[in-house]
Amino acid sequence: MDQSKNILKRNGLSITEGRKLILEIFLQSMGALSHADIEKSASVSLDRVTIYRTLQTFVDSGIIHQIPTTDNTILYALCKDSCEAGHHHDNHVHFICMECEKTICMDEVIVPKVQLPKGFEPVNAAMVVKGMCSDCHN
Amino acid sequence: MDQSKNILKRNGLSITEGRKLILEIFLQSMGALSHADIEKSASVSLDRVTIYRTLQTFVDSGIIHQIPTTDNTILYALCKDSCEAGHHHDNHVHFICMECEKTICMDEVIVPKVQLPKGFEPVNAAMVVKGMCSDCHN
DNA sequence: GTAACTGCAAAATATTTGCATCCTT
DNA sequence: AAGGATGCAAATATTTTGCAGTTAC
Repeated sequence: MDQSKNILKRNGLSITEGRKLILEIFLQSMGALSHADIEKSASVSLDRVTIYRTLQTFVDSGIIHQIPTTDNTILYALCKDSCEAGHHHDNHVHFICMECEKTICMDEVIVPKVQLPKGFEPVNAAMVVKGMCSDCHN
Repeated sequence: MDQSKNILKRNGLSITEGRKLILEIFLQSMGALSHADIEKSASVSLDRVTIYRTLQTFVDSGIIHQIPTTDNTILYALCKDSCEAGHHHDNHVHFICMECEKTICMDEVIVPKVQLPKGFEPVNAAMVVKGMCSDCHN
């Protein structure tokens, strides 16, 4: 029943309180979070440094992926099961609501392929759409 | 002949040495630049704070646009002529080369529209493709 | 028991703000 | 002359690093 524990185990990481806590936050939030968001959400006090290191570990392991932003922060979101260490499949669209500022992973909307100029070899693509989310748009 | 001066004038900004210099750097580089890149490229010494403020001014005026990244920096690139203050048309794809680390604006590759779930209203979309650029890919 | 993880302190970076001075119009 | 832009100093905020103590396996 301990989902966070399973994820850690599956990815070969040792199971610690901090990691479980951060994973829980992701599992519950269902959206993208910044370092600051996690620091705020943590019920128990979590050292800022531990958060930095844990996020990096999770990215390296393929548990979470980074979402590009234009505001000097990095957002992180849970990968789908298909992600593996060093080989992310985060090829879905991210949506940032301009009203409530939430970032949502649209797992079901995949990033379309584009035709690049000759000589350019794509490896992966990220797409971020800004607008009004379904909660704010009425 | 003074292209940077024209751009400033067209956007209703006063013409100062710092602004002209930063614009020249963009015009010559033909790619996306970070705050740090500009600080390095500047022949004359430019105050770090002036660079921050100038970049912000240029974004607000629609002279440059921001490119989302996953590394705690913001990249800036010149907008095409069609950009206006407060209403960017930076709807083209950006390409980051994983080899040489350069970011290239693909003005001719426009971001495709995607079908969003019900209730989501898109305003603009950004797309960043990572891979090998034509120079590094041989 | 050993290797890995954490927390604290401190260093290094990056960004923002206030204010006096200088430049553009 | 007036408003805006710049540079400097300083205040904040963010990220990284080193190390000693603790925890997971």
